[in-house]
Amino acid sequence: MIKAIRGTRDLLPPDTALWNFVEAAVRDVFRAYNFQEIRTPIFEATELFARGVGEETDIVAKEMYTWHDQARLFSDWALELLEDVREKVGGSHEKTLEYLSSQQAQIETDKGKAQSLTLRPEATAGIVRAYIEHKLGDRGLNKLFLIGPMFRRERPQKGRYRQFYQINAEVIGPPSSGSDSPARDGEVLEMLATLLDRLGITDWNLELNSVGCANDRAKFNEALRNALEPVKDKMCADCQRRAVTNPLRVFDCKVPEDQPIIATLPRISQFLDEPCREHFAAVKEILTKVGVRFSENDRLVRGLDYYTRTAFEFTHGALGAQNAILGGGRYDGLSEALGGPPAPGIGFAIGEDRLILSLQEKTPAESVVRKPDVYVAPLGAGTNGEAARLARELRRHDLVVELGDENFRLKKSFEAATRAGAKYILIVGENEVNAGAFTLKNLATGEQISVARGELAQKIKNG
RNA sequence: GUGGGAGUAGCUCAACUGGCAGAGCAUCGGACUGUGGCUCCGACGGUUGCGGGUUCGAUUCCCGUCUCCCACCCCA
Repeated sequence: MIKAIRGTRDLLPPDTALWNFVEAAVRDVFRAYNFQEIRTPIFEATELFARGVGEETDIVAKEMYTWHDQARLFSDWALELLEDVREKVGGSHEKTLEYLSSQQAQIETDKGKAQSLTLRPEATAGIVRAYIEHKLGDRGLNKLFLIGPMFRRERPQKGRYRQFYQINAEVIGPPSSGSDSPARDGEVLEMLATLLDRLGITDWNLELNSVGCANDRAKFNEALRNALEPVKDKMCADCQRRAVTNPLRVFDCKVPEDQPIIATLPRISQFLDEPCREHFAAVKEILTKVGVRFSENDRLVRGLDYYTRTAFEFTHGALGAQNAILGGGRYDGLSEALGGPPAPGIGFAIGEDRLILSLQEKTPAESVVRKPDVYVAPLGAGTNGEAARLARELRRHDLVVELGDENFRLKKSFEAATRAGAKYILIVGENEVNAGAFTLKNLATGEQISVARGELAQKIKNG
């Protein structure tokens, strides 16, 4: 049997109804804040992510699905080559080696022409690429959202898949459009709080930090390395490794014995320059004013290199180790890193799979499925046509209609209607067709009446 | 990538120390030819994840492999 490959999965009814429910709510809320949809390709040039997300991040270093666009060409080459060698190996070896060298050189040349492509591991790089490519800065401030699959080659576990879905939103524009204003940070965070509340997810926690600008971070990293040097030998193996490779990550450590040491380390908050400090203070002031609760966490660090200043995470208890339901922040230098104009921005990514997980306790998928209003049951040879005509009329009145088959015995039609969760069953038998009035039965109350064709839709709608 | 747990019917799970692979639910048919949910009877459903080994005999023991779950790592 051919199965879905590791880390991917099928989303089936009725669960898909919950996904649609979430996405409808998202679109509704985003519209109120004047966000508009953007759809970018699912694969991009590898270089985009290398430069945008950062060569040294885990995502780029070991989690991307990357291939050469002409991989098939190469395998064809290899097969031909083997065949040729098989033929020629009968002659002198020197000639064979010579032949191999010339073919290898040809492959190297072709490989240079093949483009390295990558399935997108996140959305922001592609959106900023589109912003630069289409000069969206000329429109002023852009408020964009994107819903779609992302791909990372990690070991799957609860709430983590190799193909997973993100709901992204970005506010980006030239500095003159106010894209770097703390007002935008405040608006985005308030929108998220509104969205989660709207979905009925109340027990979320917003953790907020400022990671400063590039200069701040360089100074901070330096100070951190110096502070870790004398104490790192007393820390856990992971921290000893982090102290060298990525000192910021030491703050992620959960080992209890290390906490007293971590508590003494310098914090990014002490290294923010004046503009960054003011920006952060302004964001917090707005949140307080609009009544969005948050907790400051100067240990919050993000895994992508492009983040500057505001960084945040919404967590939820019911998700196990993957407790981050969404994360985001400001990325003021990203456009320039990709060769574009200055275009400060702030955005976030919601892990839709995890959002659904945390929703499922309170909102089962069945509760958002729209059940049929009526099951139309043809009865006896030659009634399928009349039943189809009635179903067509009722569907035009925006009713959800399930249609049976004339070969079903009436008992079977009733069972099918009950299983489908229909509210009514409409019997279309010889008696009804002759009379021009149809038997309509409420499956919950058992009430059964005869209704003329013209009044059916109204009767069903009014319950 | 590392460590631990688990894979038996569509679903939830049994099967003693190695001895004919089962039940409930679901599905289909009948009791009941135009009235569902309840009941009763019957049927369908399996290469026990896959591949090898030990054995007279393997769901059971051993090895390999795949997938899922949990944790690490990291992140959404």
